[in-house]
Amino acid sequence: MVYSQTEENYLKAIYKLSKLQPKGVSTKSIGDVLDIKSPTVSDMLKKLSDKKLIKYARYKGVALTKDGEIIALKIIRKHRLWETFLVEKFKFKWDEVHTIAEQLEHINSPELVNRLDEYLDYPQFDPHGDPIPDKNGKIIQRVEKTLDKIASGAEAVMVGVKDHSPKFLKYLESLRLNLGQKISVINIIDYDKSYVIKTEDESEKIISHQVCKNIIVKNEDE
Amino acid sequence: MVYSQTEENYLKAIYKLSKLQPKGVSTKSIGDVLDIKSPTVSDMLKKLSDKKLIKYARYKGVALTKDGEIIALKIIRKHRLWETFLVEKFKFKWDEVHTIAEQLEHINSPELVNRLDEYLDYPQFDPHGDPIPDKNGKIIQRVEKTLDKIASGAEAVMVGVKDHSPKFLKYLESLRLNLGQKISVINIIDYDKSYVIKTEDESEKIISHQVCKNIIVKNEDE
DNA sequence: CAAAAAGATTAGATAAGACTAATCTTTATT
DNA sequence: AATAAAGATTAGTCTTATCTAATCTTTTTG
Repeated sequence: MVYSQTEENYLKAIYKLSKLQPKGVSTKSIGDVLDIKSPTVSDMLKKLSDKKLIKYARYKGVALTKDGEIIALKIIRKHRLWETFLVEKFKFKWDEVHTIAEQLEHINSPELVNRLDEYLDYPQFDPHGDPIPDKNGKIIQRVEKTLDKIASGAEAVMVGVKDHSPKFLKYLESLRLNLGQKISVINIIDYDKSYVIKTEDESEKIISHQVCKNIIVKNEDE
Repeated sequence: MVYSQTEENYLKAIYKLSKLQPKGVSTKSIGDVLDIKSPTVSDMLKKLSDKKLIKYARYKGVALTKDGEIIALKIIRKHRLWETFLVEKFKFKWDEVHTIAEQLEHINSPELVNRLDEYLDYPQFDPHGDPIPDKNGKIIQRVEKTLDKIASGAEAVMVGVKDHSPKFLKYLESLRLNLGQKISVINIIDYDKSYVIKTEDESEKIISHQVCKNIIVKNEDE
């Protein structure tokens, strides 16, 4: 079965929101992320429900069915593979690839996805550190620990970002904060929870609590 | 300005048809190639005319304006670059790339096209031998001489195909007739204008007049 | 050159996906 | 718990791109 780009975008949005709203995704939140008014969302939910892609009851939150999730994961797989491609092969910066991948993710050709995956040597993470679902829709589920959970004196490795906006990504770039970077927390400023950190190049930086909350880290040994 | 995929497809179709119908492209022929009924085409022609992309007068044929031609050439450029990419980098066969490129040609990102062009080292021809418009919309105009115009005893080099159908391309593949191949015309059968040809591997083959008309050739020295 | 055929257009309808305004449900607040 | 606020849905409208049926123009043909 082939679905419209619009339908695919709804399924992707519901998939992502369901991780934040496990009890059921609200109509409003879908409208917010897709920038669509809620009556339009209501209509579409009925349509997706008729197609058995979501479980939907009026005034209750929605959730993907197995079929819906399979489609959502295919779109996310394509998005992340294309982002990886654009950065690795075409030398785009990590803040430039999202909008292009938003288009490329809707290209419908299973064989193209296979070749893309092969060409990139089956990557597991995209340029923002997000896990790429495999051919069977299997996706690595990470506990998303963020830098603001790391205590003063401790160390962690940056493995992802929660905010994908070009503004945030460019700011990290300017701080030379990249994925894989080891970060030592030197001090946490009591007044506003700003972090004084040291990176591998030995330079000290101060970043706001807001920034810390958008940097995903893991312990060095994991 | 951004145009819908539908509008882009009409402009591309009109561009190609205008090479065959230089006095003006008919509504019917547009409908035929896009598989759309003529009333729909009529409506769209009015719309494209309002946007100054075509010159249109009721019951007369249409032609692209300069603006319309620029857009058509951009789409054709993207289509042919993507086809080249798919064959050269992803190892698709030449009969497999058309439908995928029909989707990829609508991806809207000028920078992506530049990087693609660069990644392929600025190719001038696609896998079917069709010329690729450059960044400025400049396209090599070939005199399309076909094999059926070559006399018995003469030689020519295969540089393109007129029929892009998978069926035809697969047939050529099975005959090991590829672009760049030198073809010697051994004999032309009087009865039905079939061609007895010899290729570089010294094998003799018989191909129908119909096939000859769809093989574009040039003289060896050109 | 008149009639028939082919082609083009107009008129009216439909589906997808969006909107606003109004109403109904659920949740939050005093 | 009653009421206000937030959220969801329904009803009705719009645009884009498509269709069929009917009509109008142009071209071809006997």
